[in-house]
Amino acid sequence: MVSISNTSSLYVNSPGEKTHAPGKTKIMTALRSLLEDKEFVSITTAEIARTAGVTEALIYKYFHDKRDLLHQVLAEYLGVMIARAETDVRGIKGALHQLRKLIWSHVNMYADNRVFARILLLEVRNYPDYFSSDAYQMVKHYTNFLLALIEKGVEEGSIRSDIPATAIRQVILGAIEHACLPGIIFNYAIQTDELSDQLCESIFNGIACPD
Amino acid sequence: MVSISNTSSLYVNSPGEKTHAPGKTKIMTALRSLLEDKEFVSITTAEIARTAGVTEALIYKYFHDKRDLLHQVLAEYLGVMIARAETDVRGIKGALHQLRKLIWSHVNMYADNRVFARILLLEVRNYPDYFSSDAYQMVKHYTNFLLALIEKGVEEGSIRSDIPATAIRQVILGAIEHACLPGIIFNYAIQTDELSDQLCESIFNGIACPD
Amino acid sequence: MVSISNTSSLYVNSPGEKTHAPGKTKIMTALRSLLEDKEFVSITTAEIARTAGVTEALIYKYFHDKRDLLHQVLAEYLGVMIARAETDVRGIKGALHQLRKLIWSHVNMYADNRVFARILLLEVRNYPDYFSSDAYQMVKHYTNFLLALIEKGVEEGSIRSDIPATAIRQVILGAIEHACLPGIIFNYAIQTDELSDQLCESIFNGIACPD
Amino acid sequence: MVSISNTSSLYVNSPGEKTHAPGKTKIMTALRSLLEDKEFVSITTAEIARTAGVTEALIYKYFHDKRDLLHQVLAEYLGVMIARAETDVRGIKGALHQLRKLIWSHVNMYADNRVFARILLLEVRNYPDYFSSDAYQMVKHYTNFLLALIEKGVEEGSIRSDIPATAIRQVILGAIEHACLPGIIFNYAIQTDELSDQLCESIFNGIACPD
DNA sequence: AATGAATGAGAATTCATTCAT
DNA sequence: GATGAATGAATTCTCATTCAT
Repeated sequence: MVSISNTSSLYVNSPGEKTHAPGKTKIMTALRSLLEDKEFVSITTAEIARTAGVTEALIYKYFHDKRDLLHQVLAEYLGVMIARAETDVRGIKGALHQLRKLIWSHVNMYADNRVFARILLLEVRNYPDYFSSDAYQMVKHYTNFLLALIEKGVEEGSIRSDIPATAIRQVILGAIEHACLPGIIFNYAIQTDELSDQLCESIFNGIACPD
Repeated sequence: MVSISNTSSLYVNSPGEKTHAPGKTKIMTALRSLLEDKEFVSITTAEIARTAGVTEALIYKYFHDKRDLLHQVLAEYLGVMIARAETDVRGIKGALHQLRKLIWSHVNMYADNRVFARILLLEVRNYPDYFSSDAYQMVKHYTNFLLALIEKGVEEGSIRSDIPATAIRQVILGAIEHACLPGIIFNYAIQTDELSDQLCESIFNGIACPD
Repeated sequence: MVSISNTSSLYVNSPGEKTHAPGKTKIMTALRSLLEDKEFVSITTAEIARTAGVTEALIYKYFHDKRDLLHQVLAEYLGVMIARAETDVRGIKGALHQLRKLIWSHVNMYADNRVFARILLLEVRNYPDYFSSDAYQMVKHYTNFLLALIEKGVEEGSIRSDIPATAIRQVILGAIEHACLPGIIFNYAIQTDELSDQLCESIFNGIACPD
Repeated sequence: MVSISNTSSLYVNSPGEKTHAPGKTKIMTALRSLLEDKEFVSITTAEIARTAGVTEALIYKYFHDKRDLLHQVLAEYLGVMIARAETDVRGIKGALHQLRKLIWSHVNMYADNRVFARILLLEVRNYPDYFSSDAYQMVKHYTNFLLALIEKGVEEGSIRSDIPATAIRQVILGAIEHACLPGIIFNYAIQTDELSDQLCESIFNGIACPD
């Protein structure tokens, strides 16, 4: 269980990524750290700068505005998430088993990275410029990856073909969200193994072909 | 299914009672209406006043501050909720059946009044002065009512006596919250009947005495 | 030592005055009472009304504005002061002895009525509309009375004629003020007898004719 | 007689020291200048900013709030006062002669710097956060310096040892205040030499040992 | 004689953002 | 690569005052 804390840099988790300028890193780390305790709107740029040990102006060297900073922090998490997801399903036979692993991996990501989950599920959605951000592109990349898995399952004959693959994807993502959200909001611990098992049971019940 | 929309006045102000101080009503209605679309923190007093068609200063004639306004809006909803709850369980025999009805009534209240649910579950909790508000007193009144029902069930022998009644109450309220929250946050429709059935099934499983 | 407290009505001291409407009296009494503890600028009309047990609007029935209220409260005190002064010097022989009594009376008025002293010495002077108020007319009446006394002394030959009577008046008033002010500001007790003796000694030294 | 007018910069900012942050200086100068004519409470931040030729927001970059600005202005004056006091007593033989000089220096400071005197004697005392300000620390530093002088006098045998040194200090400071206050409030000129002579005469009468 | 309802102007303070260096 | 100085627009809240009833 490798978490992305605000103290560890993310490079550990995303070795392929280019190293940021130290100032930029400090700023992103500062925001991550602040997001542990309060919501984005009530974090000020002054606070971020102070926490990072840089000046406010530097934020605007590296980020277009405060929300862009949030999006880049999110993107970093998403990079990790995608890399893990793609690794996690390798060496597993059968689309349904891969799907199970992916769901586990997704839940686990939320369980280990509250800040990430909160950004993705709560902070970012209401504001339209999110949908033109890089982060949003990465989310699309991820969901495409999930979609491809589902389609492979359909081809294989392990997933029902009478429901559109995109609808199945919707169910899966909705279910994960639904299950993790209260824990994220009220700071419960999320029991990855247990929760993802339950999820798979109820999801697979509806989408899998009986063998 | 009688909802408390922002256009209909709340029962509290309904005919029979002297509906004086139109300004106060307009302000509360305005806030309810704005809460449909955005969260409390990002609603400004200027916006509330504009929507209500009054001046900002008037807000402070009737409410101690912006959060007091929120609390009074919440209190109005709670008044309705409590009145309904107390009516709804009447004429029902057996604590467990009453409890089932109360759960239904609670879920139904959330289903019909998103704004209410959002205030109660998301807006109000983090701010300490909520806990000294009238609204909080009403919540306590409501949860006491629920507790009494549980205790009656214990006396009757229909609810287990080996779990403290207060713990049972906690489970019930937690379960309702857990089940309704995603719908409230993401604006899904909440299917009252279906959802409350599921809730009762899993809750009663744990708390009811086998007959 | 008869003080004008905020509880006793002033009529006791100024029997000839017409009785105010009860609301008006309540308002003036309220302001007097509030002035015991805080300065005029930081007393709000809402506070005055609340203390008086009337509505804010009523203030504007009886007073042109907040400062007018202050001026009328001051005028009431001045009425008492003038009445006393005129009484106090009666039955005393010799202008210099009358003057001594008047100084005593003046100091005594400050000693017993902090609120009065504060209004007169600290609150009203900076604001120009004071100088067109009735209160200011009363002050002029009082200082004319003092001037007349001095002139009588000059005529009598007990007060020097080589200094203009108005200059002498200036010295007397300045000295009283000078002596009482610290007590008024820092809430020392003012020892009327002792203080007025000292004042007379130093003043008379300069203005009296040697006999 | 070097006065600290609002046009001359204070020593603190004088050549030699790096006079950076012109905005901060402009704001402090602006407040000093406004305090010549009106009291602190009736000076608005907007007015200060306008006078300084900066925006209101800048005030809050350099000062915690409006009162902190006042305290920093006061502290600047106190810096000068302390420096002068410590210089002024040097080269003087005998604690009593030093004390006489210190009293003169103190009165002179008030005489030359009305604004300073007004802040110290009238504006800051009522507000509790003054007592946790740097300015208050400097006042304590100054009064400790005075106390040390008195104690030296006691040791020397030139000041009575049967009155506690702190009580003597109280008398001295009270007397200075008492003597200067009317002039400060009503804008009389303070005659430093004459006034400090009088003060010393009456004070020394009570505290000095007959030789 | 008194009130309830409402207001306009302005108060201090906050915050994301810009720009010359 | 980073900063110090400065800002404009907004935010919550206050207060003396008015007016129809």
